[in-house]
Amino acid sequence: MPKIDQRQLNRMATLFATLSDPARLRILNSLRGGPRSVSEIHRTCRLKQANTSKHLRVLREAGLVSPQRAGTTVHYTISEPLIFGLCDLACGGPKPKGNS
Amino acid sequence: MPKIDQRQLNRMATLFATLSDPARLRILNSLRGGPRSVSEIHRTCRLKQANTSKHLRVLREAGLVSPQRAGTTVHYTISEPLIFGLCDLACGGPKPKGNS
DNA sequence: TGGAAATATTACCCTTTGGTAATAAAGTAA
DNA sequence: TTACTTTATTACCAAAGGGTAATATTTCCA
Repeated sequence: MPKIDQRQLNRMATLFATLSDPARLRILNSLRGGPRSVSEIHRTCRLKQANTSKHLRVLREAGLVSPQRAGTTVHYTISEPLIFGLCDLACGGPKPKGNS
Repeated sequence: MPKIDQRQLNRMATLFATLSDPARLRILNSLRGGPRSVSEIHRTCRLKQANTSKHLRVLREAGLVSPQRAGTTVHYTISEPLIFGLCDLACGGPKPKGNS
């Protein structure tokens, strides 16, 4: 049982909070195939443009994705491969309550 | 890139949301050493009793811990070992934004 | 310049969530 | 039963978070 300080716990909680929204998970999943522009994301993920931008900001500030401008468009890339491991693990997670 | 349906995404988001609170992470960490009673948890984690009970309920309904009565006391155990992997992975995660 | 396209931000509403005190419920023993 | 201990629930408040429309910003090109 490793000893964990409060700051580390807060960082972990923030990371999990960033991943706790279905829309953001969809965005991350769509980035698995490589960089995507904001409008590509907003179309394929069926999110409003403003909403997409807000979620991308959350992901960016958490250090999970990074933007790259090309003219007026911005391409986002996953900058923290760790996420794949987390999501793959979580895929095998528990079903919430009262399973057969 | 595995195909993921919406229900799976929601389950993942719920799991991450359950792990997105520092108090709950502290509780889970305190359970790494084995089952603990509610009052043990509430003392070692420095949480109010009612608050402890509420967090334990969230963890329980997410399927991460399970209770076991022994008289008036209730011992909680981690029922989803997967969590250890998730937390250990998250420990190596990114620092939120603007690090040295 | 002006205008168009892509992205970001703001203001607003509404829902959810965490913390707390007070109270209830469950179990045990006298 | 009554008293006591442990845990769960409730009601309340304040803060945070997501969705949206409107607006601002950035960039490029005619």
